[in-house]
Amino acid sequence: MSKQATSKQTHVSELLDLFRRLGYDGATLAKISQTTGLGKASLYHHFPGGKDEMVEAVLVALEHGSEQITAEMLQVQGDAPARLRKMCDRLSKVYDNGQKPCLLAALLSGSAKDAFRDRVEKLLQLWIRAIATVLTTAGMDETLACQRGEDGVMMIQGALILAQGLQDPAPFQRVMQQIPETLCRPLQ
Amino acid sequence: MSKQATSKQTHVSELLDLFRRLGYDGATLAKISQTTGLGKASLYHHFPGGKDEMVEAVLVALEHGSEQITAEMLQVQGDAPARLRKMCDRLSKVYDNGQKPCLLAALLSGSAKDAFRDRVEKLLQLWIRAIATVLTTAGMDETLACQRGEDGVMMIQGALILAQGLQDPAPFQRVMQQIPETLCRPLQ
DNA sequence: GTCTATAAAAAGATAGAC
DNA sequence: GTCTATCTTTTTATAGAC
Repeated sequence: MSKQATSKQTHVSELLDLFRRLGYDGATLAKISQTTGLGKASLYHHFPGGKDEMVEAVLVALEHGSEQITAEMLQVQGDAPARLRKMCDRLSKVYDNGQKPCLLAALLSGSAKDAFRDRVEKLLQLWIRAIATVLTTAGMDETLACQRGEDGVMMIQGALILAQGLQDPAPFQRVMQQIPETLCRPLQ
Repeated sequence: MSKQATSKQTHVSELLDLFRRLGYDGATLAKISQTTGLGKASLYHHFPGGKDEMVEAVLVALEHGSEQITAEMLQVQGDAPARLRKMCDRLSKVYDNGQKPCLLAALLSGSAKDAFRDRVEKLLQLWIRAIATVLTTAGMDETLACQRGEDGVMMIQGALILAQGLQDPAPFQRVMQQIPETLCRPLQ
């Protein structure tokens, strides 16, 4: 991989961190410049479309990462709980054990809401379907599996809100522990 | 109640709606002026402290509303599921059946994060304790009841994120239906 | 590819008349 | 209590040198 590509990756990673913490409106060019170490003009060189293009780049990276994790989950040897544990392990890293918020939730607020709504929706559906697939593969009823897919995403998002709001990652960590068996429980 | 007080209430209600949808940074004075029908100067007459004081006023209203709903839940005749159903009924209205986001979640993002962190934390804990109290009163173990309090808040917050992200209130409505019995289930 | 300098627009805030 | 007008600061964006 070229040097430019890796430094671009670094910048996208820094942008992800800013946007997930501050949201679209809170992540000003001044803060972005400070975080990346690039001047404003340099930022526009890399992202001619401004902040919108920066968010796009972050979303592309997020889509790639999500597809990787969901694919990996479906390839894991073992039963459904084992697969979901794999997912939770990966996501715990993504969210730094509950210390970092979710970009998708951050993008649902603010003036950028409408611009990225479709991308956010697609990503949420990707995760719901992935969980549902794990469960139907294990023999669960299709309808219930879809609900459990929603439940899984819901619990993760809610746990992140709780961890941010309480300034305590413990509830997130507990929920991530319980998710595999909770989602696999036969009757609701 | 005086005329000024009711119009103030109306403005606070409009402010709540703006801040929960757009967050602190997205709710600009221009939009606030447009929504309330008040000029910027008039806004500063009512809220000399600017946006911060507006959010404060909204939080005060939210604290009052939360104490009312939680108190009402504890006074309801019936078992724990009945009490939690009462809570869910009230909250479904607050969130317009999943069509409106939560102010607390909105305030966790953006440049205002730190200014209101303590208020948000206190409100989340109020809800967690209220649910836990319902469950311990019904004989549930203290530790489990506290976890279930967290679970309840988590499910509601997650369901709201999901409803906003999927642009579909159905998951929220389903989750609100299931919360009473889910939280009361003896062994997790 | 990065910078300094600068411009243009938007946002926050205030003065003072009515 | 509300307005118009004005001001300051911040934010976004670009031009052009290196």
